[in-house]
Amino acid sequence: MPEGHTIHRLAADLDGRFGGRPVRASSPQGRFSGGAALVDGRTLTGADAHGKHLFLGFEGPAGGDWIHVHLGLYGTFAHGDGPPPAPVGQIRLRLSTAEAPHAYADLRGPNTCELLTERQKRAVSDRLGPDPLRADADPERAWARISRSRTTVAALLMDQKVVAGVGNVYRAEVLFRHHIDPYRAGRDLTRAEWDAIWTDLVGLMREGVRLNRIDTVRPEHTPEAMGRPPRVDDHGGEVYVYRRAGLPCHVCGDEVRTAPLAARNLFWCPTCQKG
DNA sequence: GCGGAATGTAGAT
DNA sequence: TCTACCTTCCGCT
Repeated sequence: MPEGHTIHRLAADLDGRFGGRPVRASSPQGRFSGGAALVDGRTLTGADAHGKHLFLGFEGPAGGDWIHVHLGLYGTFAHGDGPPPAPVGQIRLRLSTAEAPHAYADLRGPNTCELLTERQKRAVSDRLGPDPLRADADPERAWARISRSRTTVAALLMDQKVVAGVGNVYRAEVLFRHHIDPYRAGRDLTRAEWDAIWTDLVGLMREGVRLNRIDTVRPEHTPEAMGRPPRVDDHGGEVYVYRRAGLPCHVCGDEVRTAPLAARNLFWCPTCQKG
């Protein structure tokens, strides 16, 4: 379930399990055998996340080497304590501890799993916009792009060069929370609107890391507060519009709409998100 | 068993 | 704007 919050959470979890320890690496499925062999037995120095990109650092000269992982649409990185179970399915990369206490992590279905140098890692980061989950993020860079763009704000929010880490759920939900029509051009956003969106993304995504799921519904609109039955979507959190096409809006009761935008299904409430 | 969908992106056209 | 790709799961036959 990979938007930026998943990756940052993963970086923290993997750092906790493997950071500072020698690690065994293999590719049971075989498609990353070469890369796994190169880091096998080396110490994992730390995990870093930028947007939806995960970097696992391994001890070595000149900044060491990095495994660069992008989960794509359906990649997963499952981890747990104890010795690794017998491999099931397509495991691109398996990490496990070399000694007790034992832990393991299995990567399946990633868009990207490759070995990079320090310089190459920086090149990946340099292509990304500010990440609301990073302390070094500069929202001014995003505003510079958005405020000059005729592209819709819904497409801009999905563009990782503009903002890194926002995906289809956060885009739909943050626009709903700010009553913004997703089809408005970036340059028609006001500075105040952008500042509010950014601040909200920082809060929502931090909460996403903490809870490991996306919750966006304000206290006054929760099922209890609104007297409606509790509902939790497959993605695990409570949301206003994401994947709720045809259902009544939690706030106004109008029907939530969907349409393809920027290669993904957009969801919005036509009444709450006008002009 | 098959088809489609899924929190994504790169590369071709 | 499109297509390909990575993998799993769910609903339909």
